[in-house]
Amino acid sequence: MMSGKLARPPRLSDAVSRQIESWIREMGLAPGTQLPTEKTLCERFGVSRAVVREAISRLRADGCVETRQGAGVFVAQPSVAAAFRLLGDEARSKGEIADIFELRCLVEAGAAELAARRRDDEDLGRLSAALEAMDEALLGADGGSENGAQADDAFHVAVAAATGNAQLEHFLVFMGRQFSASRVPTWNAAGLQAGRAAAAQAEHRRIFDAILARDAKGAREAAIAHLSAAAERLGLEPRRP
Amino acid sequence: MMSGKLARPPRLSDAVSRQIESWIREMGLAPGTQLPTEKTLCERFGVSRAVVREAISRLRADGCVETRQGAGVFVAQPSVAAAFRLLGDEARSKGEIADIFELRCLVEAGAAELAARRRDDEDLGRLSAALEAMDEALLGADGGSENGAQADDAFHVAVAAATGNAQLEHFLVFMGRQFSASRVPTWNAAGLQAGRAAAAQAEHRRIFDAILARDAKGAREAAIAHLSAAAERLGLEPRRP
DNA sequence: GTCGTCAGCTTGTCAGACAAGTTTCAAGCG
DNA sequence: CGCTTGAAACTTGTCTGACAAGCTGACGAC
Repeated sequence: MMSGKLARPPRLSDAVSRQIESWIREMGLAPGTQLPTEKTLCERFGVSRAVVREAISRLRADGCVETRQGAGVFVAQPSVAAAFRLLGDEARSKGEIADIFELRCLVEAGAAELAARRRDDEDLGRLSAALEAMDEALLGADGGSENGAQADDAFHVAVAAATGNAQLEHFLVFMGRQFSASRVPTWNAAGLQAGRAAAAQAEHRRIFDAILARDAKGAREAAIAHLSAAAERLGLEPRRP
Repeated sequence: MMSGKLARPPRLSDAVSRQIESWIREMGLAPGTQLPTEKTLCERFGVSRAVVREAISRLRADGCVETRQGAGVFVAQPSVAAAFRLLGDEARSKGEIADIFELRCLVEAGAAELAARRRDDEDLGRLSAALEAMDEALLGADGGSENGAQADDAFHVAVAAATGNAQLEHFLVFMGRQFSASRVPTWNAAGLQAGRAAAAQAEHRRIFDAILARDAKGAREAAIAHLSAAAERLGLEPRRP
């Protein structure tokens, strides 16, 4: 069968795309940031434009960047469509988004369960830090919209990290980002006043308590409850899992 | 802000890559099949080689095809690395594969649970058909390696389909394909003789019975048991979820 | 029959050019 | 002054032609 990998010739475009991707990742470039022009990249890497274009093409396929003719290359803001582009090709309907949310819910419930089993003190520190940040946003009344949403994000990431499974963490961070915009109406002024933020925080604390107590089943149920409520806040039909 | 999508100029390379992808998908081209040469594709689509190359570059990024300099473009056989390339960049270690497997296990357990809740008669038909096919492969003694592995795949797909969640199904089909090679040693002659196939089949039947009885919890547990056993057959450390 | 060689084909890369779209900025107008 | 308008510069999208690097298969020497 001879399936051993026998040193194929390296492709320049692969090296270039990896380099650019690590730029974006390591420098933490925000979505919308413009990257250097193709011409600049050609000079910087010492390759032809064809190679740079092929590298960018790959990044575009990955959903890392998007190009606008006449404007330039920009860091893409992850979208649900981009996330699942490789699993289908067309635009997303509302029902499909609900399906994607259910998938995410399923993974997050499992993650909470694993986190309860495997968390260590460092994980607890990150979790409680995120909780405190959300508490501050709750008390801070009006201005804390962004902080609250960010802390919300950080909490979910901390849960994923506590599983000790880097791939699971990657996947959840990735999926979570798709829904980051959906967290804003919970943490803006209107959400704070309407009690949506407080409700979300109560759900978070239930998850935290269960993870703290190493209560795997409780963590799962709390996560499901939280995400079901979140789905309702999003206006998605709550398909009970 | 004007975030409405305002009819961006279509890209030729996108159209070409979609067309080629649908060829592969609809015609069911087997991994290793050679695609037409770039020159041929240029003539067939009436575009320049740059466009065709960009389209192929995208397909390569998706893991649909692979190119070999001097030889041609070939339909790729899915690999674990390709599956998660979008979540990281380097080659996969054994530990990372274990993490990916755990993630898959988690989703599959949830899928079994949902399938038990939502399955209809048509779903049951597909499930039992796959089960019967595996039974045949078990009895057929030696020659049925491929058939058994295929039926195994079909069973998992049928479980995913029974959830009624197309996205979940897509995701599981996608993940399942990555591990398709891992099913062969269970269903080849050695696996049949060693009883690995029979063991897997027993695990499958447990899942089926639970789904038939609409026993969500039982289905979850059966799925976890099956995938834990599968992980062990793969030689991965069994991190009990 | 076996082995080496070589011509032909395919992909990888390069270079230059034009088309199409965007951004910028200054001139012109109310 | 504020606003529109239009040209110019810039950027990506596409085309063309060419050569390098690597593979394949056939042909001839042995």
